[in-house]
Amino acid sequence: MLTKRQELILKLTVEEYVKSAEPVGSRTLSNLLDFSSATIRNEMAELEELGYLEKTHTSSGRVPSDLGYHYYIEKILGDKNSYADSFTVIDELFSNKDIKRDEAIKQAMNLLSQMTNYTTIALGHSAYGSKIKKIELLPLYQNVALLIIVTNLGHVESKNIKIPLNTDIEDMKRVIEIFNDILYDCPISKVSEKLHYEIDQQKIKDMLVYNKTIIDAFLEAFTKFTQSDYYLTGQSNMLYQPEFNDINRVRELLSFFEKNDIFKLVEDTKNTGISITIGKENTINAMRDCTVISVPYQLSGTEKGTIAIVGPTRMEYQKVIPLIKYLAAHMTKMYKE
Amino acid sequence: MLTKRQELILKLTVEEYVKSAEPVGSRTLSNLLDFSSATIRNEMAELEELGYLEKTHTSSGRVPSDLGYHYYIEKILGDKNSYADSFTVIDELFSNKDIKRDEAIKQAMNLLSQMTNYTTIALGHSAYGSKIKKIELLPLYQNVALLIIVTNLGHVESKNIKIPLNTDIEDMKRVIEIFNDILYDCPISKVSEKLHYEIDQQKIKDMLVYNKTIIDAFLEAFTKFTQSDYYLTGQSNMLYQPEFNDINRVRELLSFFEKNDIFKLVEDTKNTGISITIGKENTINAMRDCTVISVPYQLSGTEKGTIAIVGPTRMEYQKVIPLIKYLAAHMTKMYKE
DNA sequence: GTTAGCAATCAAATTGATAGAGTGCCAAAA
DNA sequence: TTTTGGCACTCTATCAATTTGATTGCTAAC
Repeated sequence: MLTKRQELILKLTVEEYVKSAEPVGSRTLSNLLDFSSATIRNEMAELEELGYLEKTHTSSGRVPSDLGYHYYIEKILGDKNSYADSFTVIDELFSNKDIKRDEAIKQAMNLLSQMTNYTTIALGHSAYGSKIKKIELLPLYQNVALLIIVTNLGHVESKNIKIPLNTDIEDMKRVIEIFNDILYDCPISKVSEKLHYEIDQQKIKDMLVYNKTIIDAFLEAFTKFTQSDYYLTGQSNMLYQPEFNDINRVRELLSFFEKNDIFKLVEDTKNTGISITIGKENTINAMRDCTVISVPYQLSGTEKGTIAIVGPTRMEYQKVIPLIKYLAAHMTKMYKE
Repeated sequence: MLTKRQELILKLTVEEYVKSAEPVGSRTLSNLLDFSSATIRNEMAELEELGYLEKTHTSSGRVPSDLGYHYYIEKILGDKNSYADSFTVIDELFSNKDIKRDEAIKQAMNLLSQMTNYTTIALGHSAYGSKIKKIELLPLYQNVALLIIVTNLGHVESKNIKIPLNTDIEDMKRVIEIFNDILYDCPISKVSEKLHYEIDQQKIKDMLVYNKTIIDAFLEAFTKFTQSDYYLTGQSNMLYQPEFNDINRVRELLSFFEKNDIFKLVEDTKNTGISITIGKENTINAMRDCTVISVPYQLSGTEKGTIAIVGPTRMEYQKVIPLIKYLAAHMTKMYKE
């Protein structure tokens, strides 16, 4: 257990380091506190032994360790984390109901990225929780038709289908009719199951015999709905942090962002609450000096999405945590309405 | 006019520099040619006076100037530029007709980026040249409906519409019917014009009186079709070029990519053939050490798109130029079929 | 026209000296 | 028992001086 004074010193060390990006020495803190630098040195030595602080070399000031940041966030900030001023910019954004949900999420992420100067990620099965509203087949040219699927939340997916020669377009339309009958109001997550069940019934089985193409196209268009989707913004913000003065760090990090491995950052946190992964706790090596904060939000009755923010470990936690929580809460609220 | 030997020296200077990224000295070239370094020094001095070569400082080797690159590309590579081996990977990509045009373009750009290790851009009004195929209105919940517009090439755009209280949904559907009548087969580029003309006619005017919302939503969904769209890939490739060892260059360049100013790079070249902008010819400062090669392709009967590749001025022109031309040609061909 | 040779130039790497920020620890003060 | 002043020590960062090496331009000889 840390003494009050140790907590205070840890707190100030974190906050000074966040501000200056330079290791914090005993002298600096003694200017902020009514103790001599020697006293503070003793305390810092203790904090180092306990694993909350680190030195970059034998005669440098101290820097918070990953553990130190955790202590700072959980024990020192503690309840303040959930205290959220109303962020009027965010309120305004969500009060405009005219925009589609996907669009609103993108805008929210842009905002978050601007307000914090870090990189933000939104991920979620964008249409996973919605239900089939309508399926339609529209002939385009001689042997190509467009399959359109609409969900109750206004998602639209489409896919070009090549029509085999000698196919009667009316036959295909009949298949679509049947699909509509069967799948209307069916949750995206259940489509595959339902379809396989119905295929065993006679009515649809007959159709399938001479109309396999459409089933395939249908299932393929479907994968798009279930595909996890993500939105990443503010990548270049990170470049301006002094920890990325090293070109190789930048290369590593940006190459990581460009690969589609973003999911690895957050996927295991989907069902818990806010999750804060600091420094080397990230399994991705390029992220060893970064903190990832992710918060789930309700995307539909059954499914959650996640928003996350990526910054240097030396992050303004005090500002970021309430902000991202507030945002996630509003996104959940949006679903409920 | 350059002598044969001068051309040869310029050619080798460019090619060595492209390979090594280091200024090329007379000694290096004398190993490749049967002349002493002194002779080559004399020739290089001459080439420098003519503006084709530059020194980075008084006792450095030489580096091609922007003009030097142009001479290399236009006079020395010359016809070789248009000679294109068949690139089987590209052929394969385009032989799969099952994928949508937009998707094919994205894949082609990814491929180009991988093959060259530079950054690629595709831009074009993605639906500009197509025609209206169908307009549909689908009620989603109490006071929200989804407007769907489909074009003959399979583009789909949708927009949520908030329905004013006391609006009869049947009325709205009737408006959509009229829209379908009027706009069927109308090119996207003509929609606005046609709509304004028809609004003067009595039939539609009556409708509009009590149904302004839908017109607005309609026009807004339309802007999406006409909005220029772009696809950028391989940004991080550039980082591995030695000219971007300087972190500030990287910041400048990536911030530029993240802004939506990509159009500025290529917009004035839309109607000419291949365009190669080298170094300081680029009006964007962040691009002063980059070359942008852009090639138009036929997107529809009336409209052209552009694909472009961005790399360091020290670019493998010999490889890139035939490749991008081949690709643009195939994309045009795809439209014709 | 070509080349060998040489002085001059400049960047880049190496070295050495110095200042400065910080620590650890001990003995004295509170 | 806790706090503090003081001092030796450690390590980095910086700057100037020096060296090294690549390359040029020029000139005289081939």
